[in-house]
Amino acid sequence: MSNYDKKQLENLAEVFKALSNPNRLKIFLSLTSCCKPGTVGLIDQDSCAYIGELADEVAVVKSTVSHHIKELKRVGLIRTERQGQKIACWVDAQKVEALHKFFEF
Amino acid sequence: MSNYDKKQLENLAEVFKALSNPNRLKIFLSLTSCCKPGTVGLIDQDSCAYIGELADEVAVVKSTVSHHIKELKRVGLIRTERQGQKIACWVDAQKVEALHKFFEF
DNA sequence: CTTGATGTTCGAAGTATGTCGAACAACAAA
DNA sequence: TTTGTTGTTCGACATACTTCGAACATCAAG
Repeated sequence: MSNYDKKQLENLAEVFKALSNPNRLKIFLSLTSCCKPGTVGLIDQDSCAYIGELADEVAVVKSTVSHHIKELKRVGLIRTERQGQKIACWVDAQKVEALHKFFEF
Repeated sequence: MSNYDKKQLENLAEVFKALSNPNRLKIFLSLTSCCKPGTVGLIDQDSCAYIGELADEVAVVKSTVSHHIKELKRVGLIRTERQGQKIACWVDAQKVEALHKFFEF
């Protein structure tokens, strides 16, 4: 759980920052709850959500959700793909697994 | 990894915020690297560090380290105890374990 | 091509954060 | 009690963040 170079450390800090905003954390949790193990990466109705859905769930305007999604994506916590008019979002299981390992004491 | 009430969610967000600053993360990692499993809670030379040591290691002034330590303590990531002139700091293994579980996917 | 639905970008406003140095407090040793 | 070490508190400043609404972009369906 230690021995990180400066770049790794800053990247890690950015991931935690992405999760440090309550609304962004809520978005992340919404996505984890709908992304079942085994379905990650395979986009279907059970493994992703859309911006509009998330905006309703988190109760902020869509422009704010869009901004948060962009940030979660930037740090690698989620992935997105356009599906017609909508943008599908799902969590990156590998990133979550990396965080899981990080907190192995 | 889902189903959290508002309070739990905000608490969690605060923990991530505490780890979202590179210097605070560095402090946290310094403490994890010197806190061996099994020694946590038992204060001895191998399981804690002091503010001054951390200030040298992280390369910020002691007042800033003091501030960061206060924040890490507030969210429950570390614990402290005065030992004479110095303040011993060590990570809270239970909190780390909780985070480990959080990222179980 | 027009319309409606969905998402993005931009600018603005208020708020929070990170850091420093100076002054203060707690403690040990002499 | 005085001195030196260690840590805390305070005030200040610059920077970053969060959020919104308006305007714009993308796409599907007529």
